[in-house]
Amino acid sequence: MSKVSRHTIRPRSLEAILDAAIRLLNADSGVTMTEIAKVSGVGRATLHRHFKDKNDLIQTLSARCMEEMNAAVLATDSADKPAVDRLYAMLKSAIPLGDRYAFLSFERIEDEGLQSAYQEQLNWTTALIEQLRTEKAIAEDIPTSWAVAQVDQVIWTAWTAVWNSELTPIDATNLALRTLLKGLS
Amino acid sequence: MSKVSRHTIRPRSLEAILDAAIRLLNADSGVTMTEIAKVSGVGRATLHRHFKDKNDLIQTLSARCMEEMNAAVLATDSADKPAVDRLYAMLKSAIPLGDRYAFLSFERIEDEGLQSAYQEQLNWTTALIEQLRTEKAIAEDIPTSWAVAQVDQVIWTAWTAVWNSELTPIDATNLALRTLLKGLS
DNA sequence: CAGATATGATACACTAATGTCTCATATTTA
DNA sequence: TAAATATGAGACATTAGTGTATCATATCTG
Repeated sequence: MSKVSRHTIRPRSLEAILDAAIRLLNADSGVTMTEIAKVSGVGRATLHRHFKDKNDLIQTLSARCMEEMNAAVLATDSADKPAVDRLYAMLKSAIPLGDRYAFLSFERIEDEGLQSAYQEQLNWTTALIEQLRTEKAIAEDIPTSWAVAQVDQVIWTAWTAVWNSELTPIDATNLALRTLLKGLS
Repeated sequence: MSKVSRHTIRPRSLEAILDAAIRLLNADSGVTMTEIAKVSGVGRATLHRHFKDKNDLIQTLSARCMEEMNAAVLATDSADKPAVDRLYAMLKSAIPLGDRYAFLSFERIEDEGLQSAYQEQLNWTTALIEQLRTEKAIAEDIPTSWAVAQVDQVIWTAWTAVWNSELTPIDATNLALRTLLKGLS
């Protein structure tokens, strides 16, 4: 959130805005500031007081979601566990958050800080893949970039299945783990 | 394309427009009609003469892409082949078309005709999954919807890898097949 | 070549959304 | 409670994009 105003935003306003924005953006990436203000129950002026423009709002939102995701994943992670356990724990944390970060897939990330936050997530996954590799859980001739992409995609697939009420979160998570491990073995 | 004008669009104009539109839409779903006209080298008036609005353009485009995809897949398909061969042939046809239909993932399909065209594709894939199942190529306890979703997603992943120059189209296709068959077995 | 017609350029009206400002009111904070 | 301050409502100017109409020019078609 850039400094557009000398005012300090009130926590409830901020939460209301980000909450509405995340829901609306997931439904339609072209949603307007006016619509976000209306749905969040906050004055349109307040929105413009604290966010330079929609891009600024999206950046704030993206940063929050990435932090949230990182926190959720790291909370259940420990480097000394077997890689398969770490992968499972990660899936269990990440899949339920799908509805909060789905919109990120559709947004172009320009901000430098966000770029590096995303890179960090990528590095984490890459390291996990390497650990899986040393533990012989994935085949030698599978490129790491392919494995990383599969992990990202399967999270999305699992979340979508949950969202469509085709699977429970638990079933989706188990299928995701199984599909990944077998698929990459 | 809806009838907005008594004029008949010239083939080169149409191709230029659809070509530009497909590229621009893949880069940014919020692209404007003005921008599409500029890039396609066609007068803005011509665009509005033949397409009621952006939605109309997108529908025309979507229909074309789906037909193109269907044609490409069906051209190499024959029902009497083993399911694994059919899957491989499909991947080989579909993955290179990624850059032409990527934008579809971001567009909301409202049109009835398009809905049913998409449903048809889904049905085709579902039937293929069922054939894979009877041939014991995929495990009994894998839900069909999960398998179908995996097929869709792996095409996307493969295309992305090609687009990022991480893999050749052939390598991506082989990895896609292998990841699918192992992952769902 | 000659008639028919699609096109590009331009002008115009219209709309939706943005961003700024002011001021009375509500909320926080000390 | 009283001062400080964030907010909502509304007015306003500005902009970007849309959609239509006109007309001279370019391009097809017979």
